[in-house]
Amino acid sequence: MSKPRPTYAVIAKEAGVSEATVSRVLNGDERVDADRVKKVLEVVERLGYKRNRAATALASGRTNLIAVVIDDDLSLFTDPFWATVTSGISRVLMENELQTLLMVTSLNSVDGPVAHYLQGGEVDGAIFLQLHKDALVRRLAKQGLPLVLTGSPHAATDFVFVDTDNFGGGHAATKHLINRGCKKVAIITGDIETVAGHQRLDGYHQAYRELGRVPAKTLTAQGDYSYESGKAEMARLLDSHPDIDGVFACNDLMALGAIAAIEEMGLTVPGNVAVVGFDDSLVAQTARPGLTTVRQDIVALGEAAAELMIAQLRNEPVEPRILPTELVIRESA
Amino acid sequence: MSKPRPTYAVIAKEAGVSEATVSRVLNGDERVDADRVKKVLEVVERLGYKRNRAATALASGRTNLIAVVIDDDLSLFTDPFWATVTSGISRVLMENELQTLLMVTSLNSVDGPVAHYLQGGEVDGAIFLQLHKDALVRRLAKQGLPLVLTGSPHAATDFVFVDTDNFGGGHAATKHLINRGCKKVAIITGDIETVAGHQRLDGYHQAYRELGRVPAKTLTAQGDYSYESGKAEMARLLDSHPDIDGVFACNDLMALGAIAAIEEMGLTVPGNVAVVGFDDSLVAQTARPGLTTVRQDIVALGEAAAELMIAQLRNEPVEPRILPTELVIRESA
DNA sequence: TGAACTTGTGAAATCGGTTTCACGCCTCGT
DNA sequence: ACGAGGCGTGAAACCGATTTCACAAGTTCA
Repeated sequence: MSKPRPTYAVIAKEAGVSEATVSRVLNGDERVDADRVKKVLEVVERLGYKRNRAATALASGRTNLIAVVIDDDLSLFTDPFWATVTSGISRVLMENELQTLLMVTSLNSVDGPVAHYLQGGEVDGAIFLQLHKDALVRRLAKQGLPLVLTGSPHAATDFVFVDTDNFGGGHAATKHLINRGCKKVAIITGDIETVAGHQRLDGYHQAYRELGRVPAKTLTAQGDYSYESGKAEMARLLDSHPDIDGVFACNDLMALGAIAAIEEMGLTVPGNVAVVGFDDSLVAQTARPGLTTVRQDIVALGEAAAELMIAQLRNEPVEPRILPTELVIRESA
Repeated sequence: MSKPRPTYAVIAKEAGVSEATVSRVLNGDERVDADRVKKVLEVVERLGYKRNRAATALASGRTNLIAVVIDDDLSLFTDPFWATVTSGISRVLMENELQTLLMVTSLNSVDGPVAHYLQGGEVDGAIFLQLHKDALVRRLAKQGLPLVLTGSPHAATDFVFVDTDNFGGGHAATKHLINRGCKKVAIITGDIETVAGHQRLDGYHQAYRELGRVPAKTLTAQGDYSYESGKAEMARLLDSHPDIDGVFACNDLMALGAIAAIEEMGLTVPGNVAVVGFDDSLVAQTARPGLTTVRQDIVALGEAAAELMIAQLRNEPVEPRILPTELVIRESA
């Protein structure tokens, strides 16, 4: 039923030129006679010709495929955050004639199938939605595979990455609490092993420092980004410091947990304790009271990642990109 | 730095056989001498050989790529639901040596770039995360491209699809409300243009019917799956029927909106009005009061979709798959 | 025992592009 | 006016697999 797709042979014959010329035209080679270019394009248009990806990849060595890799160990992809990032990536890549190869997988080994796959030249580049497994990333970088990481790398490296301004966000959140009159502001951190987690904590410290104060160590509780941990840590904080009047939870989920704990103790938000979250995720928008939180532009994060990838493919100079955050003020603080 | 990957030529020479034989071994052709098989495999192992995907695709016509297509018009991919489905798909495909090509795009035209792409034989199959654009799907099906749809198709067609048991879920939700003593159960539907939306409504009707009753038409409010619509519709319902004591909202977001409306009127949940949602999404789990809701196994949905795709590629017979739901009882009903 | 099949194998064609190379033609400098 | 250099072009090699086809060797059956 479906007629076979035309090939260069057909185009060439139809346009009265050689296949080499067709290739040149389609690849934007400058030095082809204008008339021939026109003729070829006309035929291409008329026949609805589309390049065969496999053949192109085989001959040129470029696949037009960009891998988007996410570590499945923590079932991270289920987190709307990464899905949103991915949608941003995908859109930009597609606009640039690149395809998004999604790899949701456990990266537990430098020699796993994914590692092999990426090393095998099956993709033109890879965007990592996380920075686990430094070893793998480093190895791929050494092999010259264009890489973009989302999230700041641990050490100072020359990896290309995009990230939200976690420090600035943490700072803004804390500053806001202080400005609205909070005297004793606690923080519930996420995983401070991650750079993002640590940067938010640093922002919190910085805000205090600007006041010429240093927050008590005991005002820092460590959660794990889950609702439950937010609730538990908040309860513990209030136990030891009943006079806490503000808390910065390093993500929205923990903020909601904190609010639950506060209210269960018979206190009100923001009356007794003001709460600020981070992310401005869906839950923040639907929670009651409305959650004041630090918004990061997640789609933009993905778009930036894709743009950095494209720049690398074009051999343009690239620099890491830090995206600004925005404080969204609702009822909780 | 990186040594070039070995090719058949190398393997063949090293193993003392022809390239054809190498191909046969690697493709599991039965009729090759056992010793030669062993020898080839040994060399392959030793050299860490990996097939070149582009070359394979070009020669065989199979790309090992499965497109996962999602309509971006409604920025659906941002909805954690689809991301979760996708992760299920990706994992299963990967286990079967297939790659996931993610296409987040607007499907507004049967002749758009995506359409061309899919028609061009660049992928071995496509999984649609939605059922917009029947025309495109139908066209692709006619061309013989293996297809799997998530969500039931509008009309009775012979498309292969996977879906949650929306009818059963709606029925269970309503039944639960009735069983706990609710006399007047309302429903806030989502988009009833979609099959899923309609099926949930049908389940609601069925539960009533089993009681020998028919719900008043005015007990059916139509929302659009948003928090706001849930809130607005609930307010309207209570306005006209102050004696409503139960409501089935067709997704969690609307359920939360409904709860907000109920509480704003000075009523309590579930004291005055019991509320059941649908999805068991993250917001349901973190909401207060805990939301009773119909859980669908979203990852399983994706896995089923991938399995159906794989079955088709193997020319095995396939039938649509309807996944069961489970009522998760929390505080709201 | 000989004709008629199997079976395992390698040489070579093929998939659909890209890229090198050599050639003819034209322009330019002297 | 003549050689050098540049430019546009097509023939052909090439990318790395798969697959067809022909052939030799081994089986089966009459």
